[in-house]
This record gives sequence, C-alpha cells and structure tokens, in this order.
Amino acid sequence: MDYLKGLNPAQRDAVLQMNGPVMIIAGAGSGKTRVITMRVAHLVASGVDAFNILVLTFTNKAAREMRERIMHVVGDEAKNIWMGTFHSVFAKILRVEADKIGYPNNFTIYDTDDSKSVIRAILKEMQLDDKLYNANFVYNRISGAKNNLISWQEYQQNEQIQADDFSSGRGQLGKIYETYANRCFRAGAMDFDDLLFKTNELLKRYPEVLNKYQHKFKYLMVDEYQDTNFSQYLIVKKLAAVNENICVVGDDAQSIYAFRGANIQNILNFEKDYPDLKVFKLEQNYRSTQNIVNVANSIIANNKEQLKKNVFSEKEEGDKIKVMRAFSDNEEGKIVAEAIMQERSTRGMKWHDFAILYRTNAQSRSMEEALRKLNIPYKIYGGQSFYQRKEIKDLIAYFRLTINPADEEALKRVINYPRRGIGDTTVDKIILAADQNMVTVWEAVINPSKYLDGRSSAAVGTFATMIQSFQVITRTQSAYDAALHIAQHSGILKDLYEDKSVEGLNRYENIQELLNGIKEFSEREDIEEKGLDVFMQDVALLTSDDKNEDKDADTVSLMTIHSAKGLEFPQVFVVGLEENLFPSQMSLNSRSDLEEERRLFYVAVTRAERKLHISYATSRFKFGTLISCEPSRFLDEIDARFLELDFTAKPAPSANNPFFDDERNSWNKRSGDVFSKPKPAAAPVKTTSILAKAHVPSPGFAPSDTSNLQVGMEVEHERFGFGKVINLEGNKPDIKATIFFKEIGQKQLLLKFAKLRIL
DNA sequence: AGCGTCATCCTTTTT
DNA sequence: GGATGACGCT
Repeated sequence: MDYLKGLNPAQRDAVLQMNGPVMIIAGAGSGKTRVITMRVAHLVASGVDAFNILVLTFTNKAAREMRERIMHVVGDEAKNIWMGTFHSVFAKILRVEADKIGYPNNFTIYDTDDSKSVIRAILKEMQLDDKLYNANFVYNRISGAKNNLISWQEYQQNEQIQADDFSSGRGQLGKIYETYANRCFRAGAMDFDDLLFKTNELLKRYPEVLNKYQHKFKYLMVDEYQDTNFSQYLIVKKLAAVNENICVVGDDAQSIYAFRGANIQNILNFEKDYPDLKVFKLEQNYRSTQNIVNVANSIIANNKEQLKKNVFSEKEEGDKIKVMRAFSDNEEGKIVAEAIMQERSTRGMKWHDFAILYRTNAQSRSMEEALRKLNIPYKIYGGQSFYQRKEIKDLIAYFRLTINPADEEALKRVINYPRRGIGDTTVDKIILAADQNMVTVWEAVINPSKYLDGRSSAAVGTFATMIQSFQVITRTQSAYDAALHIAQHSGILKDLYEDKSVEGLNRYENIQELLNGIKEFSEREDIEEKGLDVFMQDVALLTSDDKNEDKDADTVSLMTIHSAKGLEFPQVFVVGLEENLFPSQMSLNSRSDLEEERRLFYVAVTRAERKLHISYATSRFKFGTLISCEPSRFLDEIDARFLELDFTAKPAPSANNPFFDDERNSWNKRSGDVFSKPKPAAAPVKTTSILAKAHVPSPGFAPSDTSNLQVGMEVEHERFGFGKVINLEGNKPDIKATIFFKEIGQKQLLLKFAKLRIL
C-alpha cells in the first residue's frame, strides 16, 4: 500500500472509502488528481476487476494522463479500465447499440460547425429573419433543450417554452428543432449533445441494456462533476442505481461551463440523491503561495452560491500580486512580455514556467505580437484545433462520406471540392429531389439520371462512382492505405500541391501530418481492427490539445482560462481585467452568469504557484474599432493588501493613437479609487483608416533578385512593408525566409514567389 | 459555374 | 480585424 504514503488524512480517507456514494470536494490545488488516481489504483489493488470500473473525465487529456498514472501504480491492468470523456465513452457504447435506436453503427458525429451548417440551411429554406433566428442562437437553444433531455416533440408541446418563444417572436424554433433532428437522423449523424441525449434514450427504452451496463460498471467515478449537465447527471445516476458505488469529484468554485448546460446544482444537491453520502473535503492547497490562495479566497467570497470550505496554504507567503496597467491592448502585450523577460532572467526561470491566460481567444493576438518582438518562444493552446482546419476537414469529409454516405454535411463539403463542375444549383436540386422522393441524399447521388439532366447528371455520376470505389478500398485495406488513396484520387493532394503560396504549403504539410497520424494508427499493435472507419470513430471528439506535440518544449503558454483549468504554472499572467471583457459583457444580465465569471477568475488566479500578475488596458481594439475600457470590478473585489500596483507604464511615445493624449493621461492621477475609473466611456473612435492602412510601396518599387539573400538583410515587400530577414531555410528553389516586418510582425515567405526589394 | 468584391456580423468560454 | 455570406461580373 505504498501509494497511501504521502497522502494527508483527508486524502487518504477519500481514497480508502471504496464503496457507497462518495463526494470529494476538492479545492483548487488540493491534490485532486492524485486522489482520484490513488482511489482507482486502490480499487484495483483491492481486487476490483478493472473491467468493472468506469472513470469519466472532462477532457481526453485528463483521461490519458490519469490512465498513465494509474499504470504506474497497478501496472498494465489499468488498460482495462473504461476511462474517457462522457462523449467518447458513450459514443463507444452507442456504436455497439446504435441499431436499437435506429442509427447505423457507423454513424457520423457532427461537430459544432456541421450542426450550425445544417441549421443555416434550414433557416434559409424556411426563409426566416436571420436577425431573430441567428444560427448561433438557434444552435444554443437546441443544444440547451437536448442537454435538459427535451425532445423536439416535448419542446413543441411544452406550453412554457412555446409561450416564451412566441413572445420573443421566435415561434418557429420548435419546427426548426424538429427539422434539424430529422435531418441529422437522415444523415446518420449525431451531434455532440446527441451522444448524451441518445444514450439517455437508449437506457430509458431498453432496460436490458441499462441492466447490462449497470452490472458492467460496478464502480463509477466522475471527475469535474461540477461541470456536468442534466443529461450527464441522469446517465450517471442511472448507471449507479444498482450498486451505488459512485464517487464524484469536483469543486463548485470552479464550475465554469454553465454556458454549455452544466448545472452547478448537480454538485450542490448531490447529497439529496444519496442520503448515505460520505463527503470528503480537500482544503489544503499544495500549489500556491499564501498570497495567491488568499486573493483567490477573497475573490470567491463575493459569490453567494457555494459549498462552504476553507482553502488554505502552508507554503510561504510569497510575493504580492502585481497589478499592471497599460494604455492599449498592444502595450499590455508589451509590458507582459517585458515582465516575463525580466522575471526569467532575475529568477533564473524557464520560458515554460510562464503562462498568459485570457478570457477570449481574440486577445492572444496582441500578446503574440509582443512576444515575437522580444523573440520569446511561445505556444498557443486551444483556439482552432488541427482537426478544424479547412484542409483537414475537407479530407476528413471524404473519409466520412466513404464510411457513411448518408452524411450530408460531408457530401456538401466535398461534392465540388476540388472543382468538378457541380455547382450550388445542382446540389440544391439533389437535396430537393431527396426531400420530395423521401430518399437519402446519397440515394439521389448514385442515381443522378433519375433526378438531374444530362450534363450535371454525368458529373454527379462520376463523383458517386469515385466514392463507391473509395468504399471498396476502405473495406479491404488498412486505414493508411485507404486514406492515402482517397487523398490522391479525390484530387485534394494535387489541388493543395499546386498552391505554392505559404499558406498553401502549410495546408499541404497539414495533410501530410494527418496522413502520418493515420499511418501511426495503422501500425499500432494494440488494436485488432485498423480500418479507416475505426480511425474515424474518435476523430470528431478530438480537440487541439489531444494532438500533443513536444510538450517539454521550453515555451511560454498562451491559452484561455477555460482551457487552463486543471493546469498550473510557477508564474501566471491574467490579462484583460476590464469591464465588458472580464466579466464578459454577456454575463452582466444575471447574477448567476456574473458568478460564473467570478469563478472563472478564481480558476485563473489559482493556476499560479509562485507569482501572479494581473493586467488591464485602458483602451483596446474591438472589432477593428478602438474603445476605451474601465478596470474590471473584480479588481476592486480583491483585498488591496495583497496587491502591488504597477502603474509605471507610460503611453507609448508618439504612438499614432488618438487615445494617448494629455487629457486622457490625467484621469489616471485622480485620487480615490485604487483603479481609477475613466469618465463616462468616450464614444468609440474609428481609427481603422489611420492604424490599419496597408503598406504603400516606395516609388518605383521593383523586386530584386533574391538568390543571394542573407540573414540580417533589410528588405521591402510590396504589401508587408519594410522588414529584416531573420532566418532562411530549405533548399534551392524552395527557400523559405522568415522576415520580421516592422508593421505586421513576423512572416514566412517562399523566396521564389515573394516580391522583395533588397535595400 | 466560378471568381472577386462588398457587407455584415461577430465573441465569450468547448466536448 | 476577420470570417462568412450575398451579389454581380466574366
């Protein structure tokens, strides 16, 4: 029982409580992962069959890491534990049981883009006002309904919902939901929410199926329980109903996914479902200094709804929290980058000891630019995932269509890419024909002469034959061979190869990378079935951090606070502490939304181990317009004795910015509030014309011969302006130059195409 | 059909 | 500032 060593009493009690309902309230940094890991290891070591354990996590990464850690304790037996996200675990189960609810077991998983695209098509067909029926709004509405297990029938019959919809002029939502659900069904597709919704349907309609999994999963653990929604809650409750060996772990103070339907009541009310519940509270924070923990506590104290706990740290008091003010978003980037530079050299730290956390992905830009200027290596996490890139989605759409030809979104995506003379009109005709004849769209595609006239019929027929040939290959060959064949014969590879722009080259490389990934999959020895269909089963559920490259690279990490959950860094910079940004403007209408923002701030602050920096700007660009910003209310909520204010940043000299004037400077000197508030917000100033102007080439601009270009030379590009060559790589005709342009920053250019004038 | 230009909307946050 | 859709030209 070596694994019990090094646990504190509360942790050990939680680990040893194997049977019955258990709730572990784990404060930030309290060793939660360790407790879950050891608890599972303890189950296995005590003789519980690993096949009977189900562990549900929030991200694939969390599951992977936990499995590795458990393997260290109990060895290969850990491989037999069912462990994964709700979505991936139940997708797996649905693939086995799909026929019971009328789905093919090769069903496609629609990602958010697919779903919105279906919705857009429906809105267009129904000719609805796209102001009232914004695709995003409709998607969220349908998603919300599904997460609360409201079917389209129930949605239409629910008087309350109908009254709400009609009073806001959106009476058609029920009809849209119905059409959407039917479209997905016809396409043999489930969206993210369906994976949970249909699991509920399955468990409800088939007691024998429920029974099977109840007995299979004798022990259940759910991590990040505060982030579960009603649909997930009910699945867990049902599965646990027989044995009641259910352990949920979470921290209500870190619930930050209500926008996605998570219901914090699930954890607050857990005790009501299980009167015999044993509750363990992990309150000692092993991660952060006392100052950081105190600041976090003082923030969260402003929330009304929470479970009582007393998070404390016994580490050193540590540095005070540094609050920095900047005059613009770009300057904020600059002072953050400079602070990192300085902290690193004075304290002898590594780049990877630093993280910059922000509320929205859009904020990464100004940070990136500042880091690049100081040559600080960085990596952005999250944001657009590899699998969301256009070229990857294109190729994957071919795979999807090959595996599930009913997949309409995939079909629409590739039927005319690469160009093969099948335009929108023809596609519309096909879809119309399918609707009218009550057949799948694929049915119409393989019988084009029935529904289309000569010319377009021939093109569609050729396309159908091609996909059918892919199906044959896919059935008989390995994932990699099939994928390569499809990439080549679809024309995608050729199309990208011919695009010699830097972006085109990048896209080509991405395709290669995808193919390499599939090759690795094909060569794995731990799985029997290695067809393309098997590879594809997980792809829709992968996210950016699941393609983890060199994770030991020494780089500064940039990410949203949401994706930072569960991580920790010696030094953390939380940026953009401004009203309407953090807290987000969207959250200001309700107390519960605002409290979620505050929990998000709490999560951000508790990522820091040794030193925390917070910054805000008094003006920033939003949608290409400069606006003035007020410091966030969250700053006022922090007890000032933990803070150290750094208002030394001065407006950038002669920055061509109308906001940096003397008058503006003066309101920073007023006494009173620590965080001086500006006068009533100034009207937005349109500055696009001044600041975003394109480079105007020098008179008589003519490209030079660049065959002797050297690092360090100064050049002019007709669009990007003046810059300096900082790197050259590649051979003869394909030399790639990295150039730092004064106005726009670093760019990579292929010398044989770039029009450069050597100065 | 296909391509380029213009307009509009947008932003939270992610499985 | 950027992505996406509408429109109009070839």
